[in-house]
Amino acid sequence: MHAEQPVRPGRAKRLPRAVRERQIMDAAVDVFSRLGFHAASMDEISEVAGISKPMLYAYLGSKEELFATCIRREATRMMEAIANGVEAEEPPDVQLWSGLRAFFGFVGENRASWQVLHRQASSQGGPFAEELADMRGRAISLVAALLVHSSDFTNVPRAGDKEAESLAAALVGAGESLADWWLDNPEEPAGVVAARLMNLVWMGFGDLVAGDVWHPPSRRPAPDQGEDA
Amino acid sequence: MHAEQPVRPGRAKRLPRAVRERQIMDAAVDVFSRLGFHAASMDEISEVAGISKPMLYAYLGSKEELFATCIRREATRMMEAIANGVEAEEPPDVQLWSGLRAFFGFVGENRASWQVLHRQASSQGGPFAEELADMRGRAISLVAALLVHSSDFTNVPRAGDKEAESLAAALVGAGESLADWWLDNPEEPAGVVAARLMNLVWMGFGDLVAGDVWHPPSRRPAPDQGEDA
DNA sequence: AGGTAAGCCTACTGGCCAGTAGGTAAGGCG
DNA sequence: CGCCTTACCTACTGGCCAGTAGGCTTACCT
Repeated sequence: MHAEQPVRPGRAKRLPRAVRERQIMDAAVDVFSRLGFHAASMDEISEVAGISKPMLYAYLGSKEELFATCIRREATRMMEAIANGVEAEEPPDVQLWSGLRAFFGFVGENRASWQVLHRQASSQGGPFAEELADMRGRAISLVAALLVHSSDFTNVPRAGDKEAESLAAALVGAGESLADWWLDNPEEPAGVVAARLMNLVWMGFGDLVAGDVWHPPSRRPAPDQGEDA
Repeated sequence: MHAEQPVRPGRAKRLPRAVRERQIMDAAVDVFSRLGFHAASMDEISEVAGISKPMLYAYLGSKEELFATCIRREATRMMEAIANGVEAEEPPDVQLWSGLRAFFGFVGENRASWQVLHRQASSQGGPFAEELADMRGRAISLVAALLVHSSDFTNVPRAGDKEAESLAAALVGAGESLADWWLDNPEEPAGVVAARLMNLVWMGFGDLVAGDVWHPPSRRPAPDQGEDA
């Protein structure tokens, strides 16, 4: 992102609507993530976006609509990033591992998005929470399905839906919390953090303190960016 | 015609300061938990508390001070509940188990407190987040210490501080998330939910899908309420 | 009883901010 | 070249709400 015209001439350069909308959304995500929904003002968003307030209203509607749109956009981006990262044909543990890597990779490269999604959206009572809870619910369902599927691999009586769902909720929460912790301790690469969570949820403390760790089946390194654990 | 007891006589009965302060705090926790910090208005809190707004300011100071005080009070209550529940002389797994039971027990009986602590406090940028993050940090440190201590039980090289801390963050997050899930699916008793998380973090999915579960060493039932898993 | 202080109130101010009215430039196209 | 559509602006309004000024009332104490 390189510099704009350094001065604010009072009038912004004329741009097609789609481009402006993108700029505005980027500014909105930035401001919302820093200040939270209520403390963020439309004036500040418009200033960061480099345009005037009426443009905001003309393009994105009310403050609530704007926020909801931000959530939807960032949530979609994240879900897509994870979906792209998951290796769906692999056994359950590898699926989980690849999903975790994708998740932490996304968070690491999109901190503002993560702030908006995790901190802000969940705490506002409006339609946002719904929007967000919905996506979070889909993530949980996905993990729950993975868990149920895992137990099908074995001869164990298959876990109840409630049981799987609650475990999935715990896992998703662990991921969220660990992502937050990571933002405060960013010195470690995404892969290390992801591996740690993988070990926790797959092996459990009981095995970990006994020295047993999980590791991915050794194969050729992943095709895209190679973070090592 | 002598006066009945109308609901709001316009003037509240005279009460000693300490009692009023308690009432106000209870009302504040209630309103903050339902509406969040910003959407809650001092007018509504004073109405719920059954007194007028200037009393709020006279006793508890500004809105921010009031909120911070709420957080501190509820956080302290929760930490005490957990500290009382933990069986400190037992082996690590039993300590964790008793802590989890105490935690879910508290959440189940203090939903408003939990809402204020978990949802509201963390999302406001002010001194609250600090207050709350501080307590959360202490909880994480506690768990981290427990983990480090666990590995001392074995001959495994002891886990690094960072490693233990991040795992503790994940565990705390899992607990928080599961507590939220539980609020939406309240039909199960606290003990069952706690046991599920215990199994997840101690055994791991790997063992669980293979049919191995953790269970508490069978001893006399716990002295207080006996929830069975 | 009378003093006094603690508890309580009604009714206002002032600032902040979402949202709008009404007008100006700039690219496109006949 | 003039017209129109689209992008863009300055400058206001109106409501909500934190916080306050100033006054009333009841319990307790001597």
